[in-house]
Amino acid sequence: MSAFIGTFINKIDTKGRISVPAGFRSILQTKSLSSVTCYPSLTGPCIEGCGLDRIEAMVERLPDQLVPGIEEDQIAHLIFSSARDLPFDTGGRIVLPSDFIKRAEIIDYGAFVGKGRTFQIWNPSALAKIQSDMFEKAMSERMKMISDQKEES
Amino acid sequence: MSAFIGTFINKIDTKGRISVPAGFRSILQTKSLSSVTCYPSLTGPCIEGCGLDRIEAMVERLPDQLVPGIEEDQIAHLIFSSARDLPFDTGGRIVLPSDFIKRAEIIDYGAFVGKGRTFQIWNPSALAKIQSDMFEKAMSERMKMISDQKEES
DNA sequence: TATAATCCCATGTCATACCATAGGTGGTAA
DNA sequence: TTACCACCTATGGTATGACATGGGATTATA
Repeated sequence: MSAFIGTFINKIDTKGRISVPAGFRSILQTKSLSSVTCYPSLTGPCIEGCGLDRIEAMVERLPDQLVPGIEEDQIAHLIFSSARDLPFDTGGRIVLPSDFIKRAEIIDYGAFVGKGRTFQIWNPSALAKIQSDMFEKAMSERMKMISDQKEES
Repeated sequence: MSAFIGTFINKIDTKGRISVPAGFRSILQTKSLSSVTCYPSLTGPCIEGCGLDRIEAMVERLPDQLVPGIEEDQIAHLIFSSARDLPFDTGGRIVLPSDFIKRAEIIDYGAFVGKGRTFQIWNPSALAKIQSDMFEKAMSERMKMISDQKEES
């Protein structure tokens, strides 16, 4: 198994085309996939991406995906109905549907963000913002842990 | 199992290339890996390094769900988005991404520091500083322990 | 027929795969 | 002991190719 890792910023042209990072592409190609399956994220202003195989696996495992307070089939419906399978062109690009672009507030560059089993596509500046927020949060939690340790001793 | 131990200082050329110490390389090669997986450290100005197997193990540990929890999502983001898989060239070098070099404040030499299961790459002078700080701290704590023991008797 | 979507080809830049060299290390034989 | 040789590691340079990106042609659609 190999994972989606790293962040790569590519340009979106006037037709909505964007190159999928070569590394991401080769992961999908080793699974004999020649497309990316995308859907608008439910957790932030970005586009979720993965292989079609993952979507199919999700369908099978659906009963396990209970989220407190929300009907599982509502979430499933939201995701499966909005998901699109986007084939690579000969240059390894996909065409992002315009409604996906709007939802993610992407202008002329898209940032592919590896997240292990999946990846996301962000507006680069929106990504930079949430990343610095996360980083600071991680750092402050770390500082808290250190000071807690001192108090113990 | 063999561990990453020792410190080795190698040169970084204008392309960002640096030789991975032969010993570190052979550890990875016994696992059939021909690359190093790196990411900026969350604990200091350095680059973390390990085998891709370690990253993939982290992926396996995280649950795969349609809508991830906030906690898991942030972990995935912090680790996977910044990680890069860097393949060896025929001479056993890797190319360090420029943003990694900046974050670790590395200029023209990198110090590989073995840390057992993983290793780090430091600016040699920054490494020397934190190492002497650590040493002094360990020594002063030891002196404190000794004087505490005397008071007891 | 006009407009949009998809496919195919073309190009420039940059990364990397490969080759070459130099310095260090250990081993062997004179 | 010393001189020589073989090997390994680190490092420098070069050239090929891959990748990202742009544009045009062809097909579908309204």
